[in-house]
Amino acid sequence: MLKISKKADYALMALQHIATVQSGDVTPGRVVNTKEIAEEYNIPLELLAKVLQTLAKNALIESHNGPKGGYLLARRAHQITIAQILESIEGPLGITDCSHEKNGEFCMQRENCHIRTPLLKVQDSIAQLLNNMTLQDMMGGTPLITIQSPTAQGVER
Amino acid sequence: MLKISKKADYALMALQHIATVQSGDVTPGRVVNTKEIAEEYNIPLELLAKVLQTLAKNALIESHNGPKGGYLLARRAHQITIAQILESIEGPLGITDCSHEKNGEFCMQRENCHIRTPLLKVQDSIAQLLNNMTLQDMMGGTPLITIQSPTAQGVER
DNA sequence: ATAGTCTCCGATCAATAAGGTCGGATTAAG
DNA sequence: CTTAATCCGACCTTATTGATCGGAGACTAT
Repeated sequence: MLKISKKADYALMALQHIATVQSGDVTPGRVVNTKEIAEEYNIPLELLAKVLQTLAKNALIESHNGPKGGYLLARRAHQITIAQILESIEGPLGITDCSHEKNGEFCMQRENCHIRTPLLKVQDSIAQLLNNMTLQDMMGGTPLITIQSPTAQGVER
Repeated sequence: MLKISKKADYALMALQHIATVQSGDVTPGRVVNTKEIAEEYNIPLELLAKVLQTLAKNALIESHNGPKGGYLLARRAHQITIAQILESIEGPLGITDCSHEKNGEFCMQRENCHIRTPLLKVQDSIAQLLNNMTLQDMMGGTPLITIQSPTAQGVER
């Protein structure tokens, strides 16, 4: 439950990759093309292309056409939040159907619904969480402050 | 994005209703049948029945057969967490596909995936959130500490 | 200037999950 | 024993997601 889509997953991977190449590499500022990312992470090329296009449309990355073209970050990594990335791909955050109802348009249960308010609080907490984490926090040598119990480590093979 | 399913939504409404009837009513301890809930909240009867059956199977509520039968809470409201309810209906919490991979079964991107660890942290934070909120917190006269800006109120018609 | 990449965009298809339905078996109160 | 309720499992329909295809346009290296 509460799963994020594959597209959003791909978006995170791609942005993380672009950010890493752009900042720490031997060739800083170099553009990254779709194919490179697709091959690196085994993502279907065409699908990834669509994802990157969407991200470009939402001004998270900039595209450069032609040979030796590709994408690069529109802002610095610490200025791009996870929430912005996810919302670019999946639309606005909403725990329930009634999260962003337009005026006068209510769900069938609205009359007697007692769970709306507490659920909106949950949603808001999640939104805060995603807004406080940036692309920078996902980059290579910067592991996050772990919340998980220390004993739960060492799962990597 | 990150939407919870309608079934889970229905489960929350139903449990909130049962909890309210059971504690604060003129007839405390009375059982509540499916039809009563379905009509109160305009939920398709058959679908709600399935949801309640699932909840019963997961020992969140107890079922009583026969005429004058119905459901009642298996534990007290403050001992039932939102996480338990949601997981009963939608299965274990998992932000990504690779959240609960069985041994040796990895996703295509696993090799070079740099976003898994930070995403698991996000997931853990959400899990904490949902585990710290109980059914009691959703009940009638107990509005939650509001996080939303006070000016965003008065949306009710 | 031109050729060759590369991005861009729309339409389309398949697979999966969600939402919702149906019929009959089982149980217990009256 | 009859009735009304839960219970159980199979089924269908629709929406969403994941993935694919074909071509048009843009840009740069040569």
